[in-house]
Amino acid sequence: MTTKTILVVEDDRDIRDMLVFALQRASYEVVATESAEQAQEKLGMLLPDIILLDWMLPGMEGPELARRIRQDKLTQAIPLIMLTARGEEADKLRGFDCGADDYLTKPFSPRELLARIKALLRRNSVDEEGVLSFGDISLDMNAHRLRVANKVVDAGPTEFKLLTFFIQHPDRVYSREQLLDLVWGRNVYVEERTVDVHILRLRKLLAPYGHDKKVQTVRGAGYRFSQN
Amino acid sequence: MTTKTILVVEDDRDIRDMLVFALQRASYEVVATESAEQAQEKLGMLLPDIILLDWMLPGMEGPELARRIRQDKLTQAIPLIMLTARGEEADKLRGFDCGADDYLTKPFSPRELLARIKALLRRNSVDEEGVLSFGDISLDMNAHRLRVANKVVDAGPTEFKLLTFFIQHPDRVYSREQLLDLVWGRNVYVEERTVDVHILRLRKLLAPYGHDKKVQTVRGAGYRFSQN
DNA sequence: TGATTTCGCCATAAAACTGTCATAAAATAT
DNA sequence: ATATTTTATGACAGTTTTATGGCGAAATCA
Repeated sequence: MTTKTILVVEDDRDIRDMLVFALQRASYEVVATESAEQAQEKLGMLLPDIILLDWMLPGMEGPELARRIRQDKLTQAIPLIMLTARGEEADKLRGFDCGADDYLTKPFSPRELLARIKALLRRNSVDEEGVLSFGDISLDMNAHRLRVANKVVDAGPTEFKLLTFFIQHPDRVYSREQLLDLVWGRNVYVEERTVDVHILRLRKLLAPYGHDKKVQTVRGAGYRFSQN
Repeated sequence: MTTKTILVVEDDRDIRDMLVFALQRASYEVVATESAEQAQEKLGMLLPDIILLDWMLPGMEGPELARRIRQDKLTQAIPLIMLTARGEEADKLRGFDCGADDYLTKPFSPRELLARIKALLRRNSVDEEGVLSFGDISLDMNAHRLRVANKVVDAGPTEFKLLTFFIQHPDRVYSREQLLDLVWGRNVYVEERTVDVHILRLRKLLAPYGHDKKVQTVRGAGYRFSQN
């Protein structure tokens, strides 16, 4: 495997240096920038595997840059971790809102940062041919078709999206609220319990192949998709 | 299978070299040219299996050359990938407009390029005699006649074009909007629902042979043509 | 020009999905 | 062991999305 590149966007010099140091020691290739503009410039030249983005930046703010990154076809799929000083739920939601994949509240330990990065890097994504797979489950995003063990499985739109999301974000619990935001889309008023129903439907689709056990319930927290 | 030949038309030497290198390593036969004129010359001598064409060229621009390639009976059917510097939707549309089959935005990885090429080569295309076939369905582009299981089937112009498109682009969902753009032609104002009607008509044509099931509805997304 | 086709669109029927509930189960707490 | 909280499920009724038959208009053919 080639070494992964991480783009850091952080205006505070101390924090930036700390990040660069920690990441390089973990043998990542690091590209550090101190403003959104500088970051965009770099993005025109290379496509990092992960982007670490400070919430508050001089000039263009982090969320705004995040949005732009998500709009550009090329950078759309790059995992993005937002760094923020405050740990308010509201901000956290807005963070996910503008496309962040994860969220770290300062101060954080390098240890935690590296863990999150690792998690995002092992995240599954669609390959060049538009296929997303997880074991013998494969989602053809172009044909918009789900196959399990090479057999076509009919999935409704919601189950398709839900499974797509889960496969792209395995090994992590998502609350019903988060799932509604991330899969259904924000500003959609749907009862939280509805998630349960779609989870059930998804499990039913996967059950014939024994994969229903991959959709796991985490009591009191939400659901998680994971091997096992 | 004989080795495939790829015609590259790119004026930037670095990129051209990169392309040639990547393609040759993937064991394609490569013919590199650096201008539209040179490319036309080559096309007079050989018929490549794929053409990679830079959007911006000195002298005649890429789109113009593409148009000419499409006008020439001999080269009409050759899959063409347009290479462009920036990924603006507007350009993309114009690209398809002038006959490009696919579209790659620089910078792109050789990996991605190869994936696209593979996809295009896999695609069904019209043979030397102007016949496009898929199983026992065959479309004679010259006589403009559809045959299924060796029987002539009367298809209206639109159904003929629609089926042609589908056979050339199988296993992929196209929205009604895309179908209107790609089959009816851009700048044609037609109600989206009209697509449904022609899909129905096409299915009726194929039904006697059981092929109507190949024209599949993907709820919420559009239609797909596929074996199965 | 008259006869035929083919088209695009509309109204209606038919499907496919969805979101909620009510109730049963399961997991935790007391 | 029993009460309480949380999740799983089956049923259902509302919505949204598609399928279809029919029709006048436009295009094409004779």
